[in-house]
Amino acid sequence: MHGAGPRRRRTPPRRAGRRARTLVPTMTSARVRIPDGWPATEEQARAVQDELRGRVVRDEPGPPPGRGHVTGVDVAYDDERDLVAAAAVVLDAATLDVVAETAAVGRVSFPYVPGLLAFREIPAVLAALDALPCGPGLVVCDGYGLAHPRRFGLASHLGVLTGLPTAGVAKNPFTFAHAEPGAPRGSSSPLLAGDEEVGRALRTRDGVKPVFVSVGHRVTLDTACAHTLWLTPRFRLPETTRRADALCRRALREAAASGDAGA
DNA sequence: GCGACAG
DNA sequence: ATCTTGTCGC
Repeated sequence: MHGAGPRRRRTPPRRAGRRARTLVPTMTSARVRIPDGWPATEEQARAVQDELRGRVVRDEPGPPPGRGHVTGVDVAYDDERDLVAAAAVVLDAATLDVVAETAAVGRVSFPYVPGLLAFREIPAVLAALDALPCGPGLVVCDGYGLAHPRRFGLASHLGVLTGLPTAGVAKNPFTFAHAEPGAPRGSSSPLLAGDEEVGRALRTRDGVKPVFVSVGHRVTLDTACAHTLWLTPRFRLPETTRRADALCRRALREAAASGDAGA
């Protein structure tokens, strides 16, 4: 479950007339472990994608936005020192307050290759998710799911490996085509691979560059977009992504500063 | 063959 | 992703 890192959990004193609430979210840390049989070559990696693609579930609507938990995951790198840090931040979907967060540090397991991002990010993300003290609910990834050359991006892959509902929210359109969505927040246009809709360009702030949403596992595109809008009351990127990004960067800095190779 | 290409 | 200072704006 959790690794050798520090573990802290605090609960504030219960006060009469006020609902008990965790004021200081749980913070755990973990070590990245590269799964047995993790592909070593691009050819092997593509074969894994082709094999796992059929296990994606796309006929479930997914959890409704605004209730339960929503979790953001993200990864940061220091290729010079062969360091990787992943973060998982669980939010209360109703308030967007942080409920729990974990960081995992380790060694880089795969180079960045367009179309094979999952093999670089997933070992670290799995370690972070495993260390969470609570259920993550929908997991929002920084990248794509269905919108992928072989229709099996990071979010799809993570969903299949964990069984959790997942969605991808990317900052760039990758190789896909899209029309410019209308200017108001909430406007969207299809993200197209030929004539196939693989995702949606979704405007989360008036007049600001859209984000690119695609389905991962056990959610529909409509549900994924509804969550994305719910998670962007103020900024272009979902709060889940923003929180996870900040945490994995901090974890990476601290690991580099302490010379912690994480393995 | 060449360029583009989530993070 | 990451390299990087100041700067404009809420």
